[in-house]
Amino acid sequence: MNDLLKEKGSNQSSREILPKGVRIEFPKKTGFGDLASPVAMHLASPLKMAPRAIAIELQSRLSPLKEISHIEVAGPGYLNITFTLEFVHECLHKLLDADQSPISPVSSSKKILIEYVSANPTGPLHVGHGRGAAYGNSIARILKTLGHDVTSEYYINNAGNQMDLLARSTYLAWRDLQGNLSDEERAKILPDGTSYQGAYVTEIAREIAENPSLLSEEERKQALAGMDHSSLFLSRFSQIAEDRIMEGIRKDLNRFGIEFDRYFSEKTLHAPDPIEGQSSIDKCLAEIRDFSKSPEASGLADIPDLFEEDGALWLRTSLLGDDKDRVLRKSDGNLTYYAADIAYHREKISRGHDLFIDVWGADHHGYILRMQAAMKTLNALNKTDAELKVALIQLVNLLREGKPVGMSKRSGDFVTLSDVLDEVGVDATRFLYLTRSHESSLDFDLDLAKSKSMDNPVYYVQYAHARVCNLLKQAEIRGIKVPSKWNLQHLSPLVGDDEKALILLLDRFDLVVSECGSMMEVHPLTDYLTELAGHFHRYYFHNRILSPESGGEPLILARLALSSGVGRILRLGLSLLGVSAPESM
RNA sequence: GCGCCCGUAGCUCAGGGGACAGAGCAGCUGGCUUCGAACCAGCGGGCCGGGAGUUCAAAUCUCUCCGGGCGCACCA
Repeated sequence: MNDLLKEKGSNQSSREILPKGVRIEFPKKTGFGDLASPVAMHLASPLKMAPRAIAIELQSRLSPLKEISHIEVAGPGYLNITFTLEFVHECLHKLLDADQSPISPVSSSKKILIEYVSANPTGPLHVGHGRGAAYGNSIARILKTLGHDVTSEYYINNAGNQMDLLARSTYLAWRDLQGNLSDEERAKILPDGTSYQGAYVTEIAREIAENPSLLSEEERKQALAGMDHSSLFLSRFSQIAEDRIMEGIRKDLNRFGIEFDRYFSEKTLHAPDPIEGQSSIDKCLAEIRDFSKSPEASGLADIPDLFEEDGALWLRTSLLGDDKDRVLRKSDGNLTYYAADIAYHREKISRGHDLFIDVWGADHHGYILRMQAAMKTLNALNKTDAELKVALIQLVNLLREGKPVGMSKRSGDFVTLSDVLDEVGVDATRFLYLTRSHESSLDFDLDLAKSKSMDNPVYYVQYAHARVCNLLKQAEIRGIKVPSKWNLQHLSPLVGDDEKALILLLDRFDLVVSECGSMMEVHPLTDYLTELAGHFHRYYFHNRILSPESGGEPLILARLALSSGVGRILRLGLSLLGVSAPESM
């Protein structure tokens, strides 16, 4: 439908005037036609004509189209277009064709790598991670159905201080299990006194204590001897804790309907190559250094280069508007997290993607610019043109009885994703996360989600789907033969205004999904499905589908056709959200 | 102090130049002898944070002020 308008609109030799194309609206109120456009108003000034005169001109040119039953010029110059029933029936007919996807693929498919969740393996996933998980996964599903080549990945931050702290916390818990630990020894294990205190730490410690095969004889001896002697055993504790925690994270994700194509370990970036002896990060930094010095690079203006100052290694990110340049290797010789991240993106580029989508928590806001800057350098030296889009997921405010719940992982006072799934359920949790734009913070009230779960919009949508399934089942029970393939004749009894509106709403699905893809937002789809479910509930209530007052079997069949069209779109839409479409509830 | 996001119905939020500003929840009223009432019909509720500007047209764009969130390390 939009194509149709666009084609005709551009015949007005006004393509330059309307660079964004013809604006189309779906009127909210009845009486403004099926489609409305304020084009005439937009053309008024450049054409130096009165809006209404232009509208009338457009009206006369568009009305001969066979798809259009009539066009009205309304208000200051609106074009209100009404479609013919035949055209509307054709739309539905297409939607019912099982061989054809209701979603039209994008014109140019991209090779996309989406990285999301990527929670540190220092504890179970909490509600904040859940939001990023639901968002990233749905975006991935949407982009995939739009015809992109999508790979999903989880980056495991298993190197650095956080992991060291986890290892020490686990070790401390393990020592506590062995009994009488002096304060002095305690202070040696955790010099600044902070530690991870969640129950999962004690559990891991207990497992280590109870399962002799986890530690070698030598490691156990050293560990019992304490920190003074050698703390090499800490890396064992670290590894065991990471394994257990990642196992739990995978389980949670799996339960949440999420599988990654790949888990990428940060450690592998630090590990020296067995042959060359250099780690990926070292190699990447050397590459950038060489490139920065090359004559090729000196010709390029705004590519951040690598330089040394005050004994540290820097990337000149200020070239691209960053407040200051950023350190890659500290003067004490240690690498920063930034360096590892650059090496990671370097690795991603080598896999030949056009677009990277990184889904990060809102607290990484300040990190975007420097990552974009690094991408520029990496692209220049690899002669690639990969784009990085960062989706910042705003905070989830977890509430209980309307009061905020603390979520500090170290104090152990936080609610895990799996707790929420137990309480609220997978479908409701996913849907709830996706009802809001990821750019605004979300209040997640546990008691509300629990106690009012039957009022949750997800059930409203799922119930509409269950109703469709039930109708088809009932039809079968009543001996009504539902054709496996629908033709236009079947649909011709659909003449009611509500039926026409419902079909046009179904037809909009395609547009909504493609909008979600280009905007990188999921909530338009959630909204749409709620609206569609509402339309169907109303239609169902006001029309006896299997026993109409008149019209007989042809009308029954036509209405069943429409209902199964609704069912198909609901099912497809829900699957994009990762929410189930039950046949009965 | 600087940067980003946000301020719309009692609450949580859509709408991001166009026709009388929408939805869900909460509140009130009504509807099950029918293919499922997890539903439907109706009512009330708004200086779209304040002010100024751009425009034929501003909740939407610009500026400014006020209020809230987040970020600004040789941390991860």
